[in-house]
Amino acid sequence: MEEKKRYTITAALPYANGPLHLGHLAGAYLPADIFVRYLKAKGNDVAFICGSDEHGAAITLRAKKEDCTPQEIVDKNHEIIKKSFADFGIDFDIYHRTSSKLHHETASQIFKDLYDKGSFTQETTNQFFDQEHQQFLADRYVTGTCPKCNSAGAYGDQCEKCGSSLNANELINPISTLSGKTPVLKETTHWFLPMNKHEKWLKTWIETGILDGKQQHDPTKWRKQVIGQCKSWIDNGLQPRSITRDLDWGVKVPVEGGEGKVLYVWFDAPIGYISATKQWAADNSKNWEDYWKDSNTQLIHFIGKDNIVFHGIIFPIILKEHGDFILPTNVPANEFLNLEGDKISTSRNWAVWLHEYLEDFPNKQDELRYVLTSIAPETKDSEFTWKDFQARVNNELVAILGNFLNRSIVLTHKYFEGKVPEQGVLTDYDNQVLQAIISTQNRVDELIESYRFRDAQTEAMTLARLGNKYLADTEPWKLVKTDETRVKTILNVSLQLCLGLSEIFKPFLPKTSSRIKQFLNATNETVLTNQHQLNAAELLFQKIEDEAVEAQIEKLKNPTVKQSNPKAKPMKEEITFDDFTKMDIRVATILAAEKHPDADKLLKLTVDTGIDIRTVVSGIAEHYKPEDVIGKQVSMLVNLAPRKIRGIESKGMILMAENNEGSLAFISPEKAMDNGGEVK
RNA sequence: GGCGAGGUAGCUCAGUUGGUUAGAGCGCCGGAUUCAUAACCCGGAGGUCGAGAGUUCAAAUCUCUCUCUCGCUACCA
Repeated sequence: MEEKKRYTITAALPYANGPLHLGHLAGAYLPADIFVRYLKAKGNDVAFICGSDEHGAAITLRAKKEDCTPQEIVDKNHEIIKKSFADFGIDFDIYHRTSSKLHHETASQIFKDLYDKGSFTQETTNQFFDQEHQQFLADRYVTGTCPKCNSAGAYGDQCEKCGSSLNANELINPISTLSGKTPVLKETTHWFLPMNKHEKWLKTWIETGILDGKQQHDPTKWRKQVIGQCKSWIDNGLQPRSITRDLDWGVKVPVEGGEGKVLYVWFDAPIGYISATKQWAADNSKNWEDYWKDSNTQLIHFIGKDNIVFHGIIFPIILKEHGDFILPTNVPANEFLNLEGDKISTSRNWAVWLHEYLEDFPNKQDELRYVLTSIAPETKDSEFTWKDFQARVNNELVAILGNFLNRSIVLTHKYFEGKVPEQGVLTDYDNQVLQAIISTQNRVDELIESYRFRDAQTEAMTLARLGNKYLADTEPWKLVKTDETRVKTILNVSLQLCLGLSEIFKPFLPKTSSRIKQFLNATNETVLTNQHQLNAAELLFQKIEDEAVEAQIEKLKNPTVKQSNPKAKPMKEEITFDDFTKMDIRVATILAAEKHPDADKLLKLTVDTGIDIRTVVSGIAEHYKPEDVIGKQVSMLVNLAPRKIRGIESKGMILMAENNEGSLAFISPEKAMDNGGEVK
């Protein structure tokens, strides 16, 4: 890559309803940062773009729960997230936010442009509105009496008794399942993106990289899972997707009839990349359009695998349909990072939070960067354990890289007062070592350009290994007694290698790289000259002690609040006794059981509730065989509205306890009870 | 059930278009060494590449079947 190019690099916008954890860093931000640092070092013109994604229903719900405004929620989290990035050296050119005025204007304008072009379809319907919750209800949140067969418990979209499909507004005595009250009918209009119209060019573009007859990118450079998942969606047929919502938190819909509606988050969030670029360009006297509308610019989205279809299908449709905009050259999506044998979970607090890591391991951000890159989930899910973290820091950063630096510099101080000794006559071995600096740099460059950051970093560490081997083979501490000239050459070569290492590790370990330069008293030199005075070296890395990792494991398993099961979900919102008494839970006996003919997870049960004998469909087939449950006494919610499940009407619900791993157990009375006995 | 991605040494993972005795790091065993944070360096053991069948002179690599794991999806009220 001799030619300088322009790049727009984005990293997935973090959702501002909580802080960042290890998985975020390993999945998107660290690889993006390494890539950007590499590109910038090569002199390319790069805009590294990110920001907080601050809209969506989840944030309004959290605000309700914490009794504050959505703005307060996102303000708080935006700052925490922004600080974590800064602390870990994720060096965005701008970290913007979607609640900004500029973003609202940008997203609004793009929506309007598309609207004016007729890119959307529009549908106005009467929908039920829950006045207590002040929100529109999806059809399945409304129940009532079927107008055709008069049976109770029909759903907004279908009566499962008589099988006729309905509109929610045909129901007699409609009830909101949210509040239990009667909703009112209100007219609402929504806009849809007819993705189905774009299937053809998308398929060609994904499979061949050809767009409008031109080779736009090389699909062999895309990761398998990205192409696989996009193709899977396209081949299954794309559906029109609603892109507006009846909500009051977000970007207002800027067209007639849009009052009280906002753009759906996944429409507005990726546009955040564009608005952030605009802000950055304005702040730095650049033209943002160079970064989004010039076909020579490479647009690259770093994301986690949960985001593949948005960046591989939906956002490209928006960009292409709008015109002008370029499409991504690549979407290097990572898989997921697991933690100590279990998937990372925010709600169960099974996570290592970045801001807490730095409290426990101050100034050790490069250590974490190193470990996360060496286990980066590039091709499959991978696993972070504290024991492995300790081993990699101690055996690689401390023992290989730190040790080599320290040996070279300490020996130079010891024998030559810290001045770079003359290179003298080079042996074949010396030349091989010097040559290895260049060849390693080249290999690392190639690997980074192929988005293989893990392998690239391994190559870099291999060069440090060579340094240790070189010293072990040449033994300057012995030779110093007999052949000082030779020792000079050896240490000169070692120090050149140190300088080379600081350069090669720069994208991966920016802080360490500059510390090495400081030890070497070097700034922009590519070679250390004779008699160049070095600074005193400190240890680059400290060992991680057993106690420190044990404390982390302990913290994970027994978090601040003493609870016997750290993986237990948090308590739900408080309810009243009246709420509880609405539920009619009874002892019942399973009389018969068979597998549901059309579903994997379902059993069709016949139960004696004491009141009647009825059919219940229950999702326990993966945990119990039919013959094992017959005769069991269980607890059952008997007054739950009936519902047809996979074609069989189910009346009531068997109560089950769930284990951490998701296995189920019945809630049975500890001695035989009469069927129909109340549970209270 | 449908779709996608995986199943390679004790552990974490590489193996690009099928081609000599299947690799790395850690761990383990042995050796060497002392400049260095008991660090480094050298050597060794360890794998019927998830199972079975097929294509081929040749398969971890291609095809089919089965099986297990992860993700999306339908159904889990």
